[in-house]
Amino acid sequence: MSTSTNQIIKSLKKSGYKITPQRKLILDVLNNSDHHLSPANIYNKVREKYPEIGLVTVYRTLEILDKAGYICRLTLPSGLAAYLLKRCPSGQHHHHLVCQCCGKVVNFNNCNLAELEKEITDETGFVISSHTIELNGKCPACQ
Amino acid sequence: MSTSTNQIIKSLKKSGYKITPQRKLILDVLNNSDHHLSPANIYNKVREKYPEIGLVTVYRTLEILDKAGYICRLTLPSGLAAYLLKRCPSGQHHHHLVCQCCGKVVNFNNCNLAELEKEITDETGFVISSHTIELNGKCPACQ
DNA sequence: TAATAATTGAAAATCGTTTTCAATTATTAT
DNA sequence: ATAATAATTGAAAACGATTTTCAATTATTA
Ligand SMILES: [Mn+2]
Ligand SMILES: [Mn+2]
Ligand SMILES: [Zn+2]
Ligand SMILES: [Zn+2]
Repeated sequence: MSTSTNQIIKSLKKSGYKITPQRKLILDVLNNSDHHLSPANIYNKVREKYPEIGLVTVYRTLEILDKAGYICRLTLPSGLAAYLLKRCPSGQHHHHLVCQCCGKVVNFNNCNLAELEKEITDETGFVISSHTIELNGKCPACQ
Repeated sequence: MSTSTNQIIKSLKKSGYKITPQRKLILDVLNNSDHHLSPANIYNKVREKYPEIGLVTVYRTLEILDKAGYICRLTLPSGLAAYLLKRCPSGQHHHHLVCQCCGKVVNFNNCNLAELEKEITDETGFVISSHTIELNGKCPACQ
């Protein structure tokens, strides 16, 4: 179990959650991936080491991790969910650069939308409270 | 039936689709809304004038309109689909400014991400082929 | 008007996700 | 260590949006 996984486990315990092998393994799978993973992907990975796990436990754990802010939930264009461990300093927001070919995800946080948001507010009268950006492309390995 | 609806209907006919009252009514509903609408929303609106319509016809028509480029499909954070008639010059891409309160959607197209994309390409080696932005906020009426 | 091929709507199927519930397990207090 | 507890688990059923199937209907064309 990696340091990163361990730290999150400790924080969860402080928040009153029990430490179970299922939760540790789910976190490990997330930690060992630089791709976004669907609940089913995670389920299958965990089953390699812990065949008794139920898919429903994966869903429940992901919900906890998401609410606690340790993972990002993406909604793919198909409408399916996918998750990714957050790896940027907490408090900072970030966005995703996604390889259309292999699914690799890289975070970035220099989004600099302040200027655009001001323009839009001036034009439309909307008060803007948040934004999402997603850049789609091909990673070096896939080019 | 509005001009806008009529034009799209004509284009569809040229592409080999039949003109049916269901398709006309679905287009009218889209044309009369400045909010994104779910398939069920559209179904209910159309039923007011044409109670025999089936929800499945709404899904099928939306798929045609989406593929033909007349409407935008949003995937809401919940994973549900919502649709909106495109109102910007074709060929231009655009993005959405969404009121979190009432759902009103306004398009904008001055997204100016070229600089950011260049930075990211330099940093990561990704070749960027497209992007999405969504600005969330409150419209003047909802503030 | 007749022939045709596309379109329609009801019903069933699909599929990701959520709920229910009884059994199990991690934690805490003894 | 043991017992008491409350949380967690997994199987199964339920759910809800979307898709598929198929026979009947309709718009179009000849
Ligand atoms: Mn992220
Ligand atoms: Mn749009
Ligand atoms: Zn790639
Ligand atoms: Zn509003």
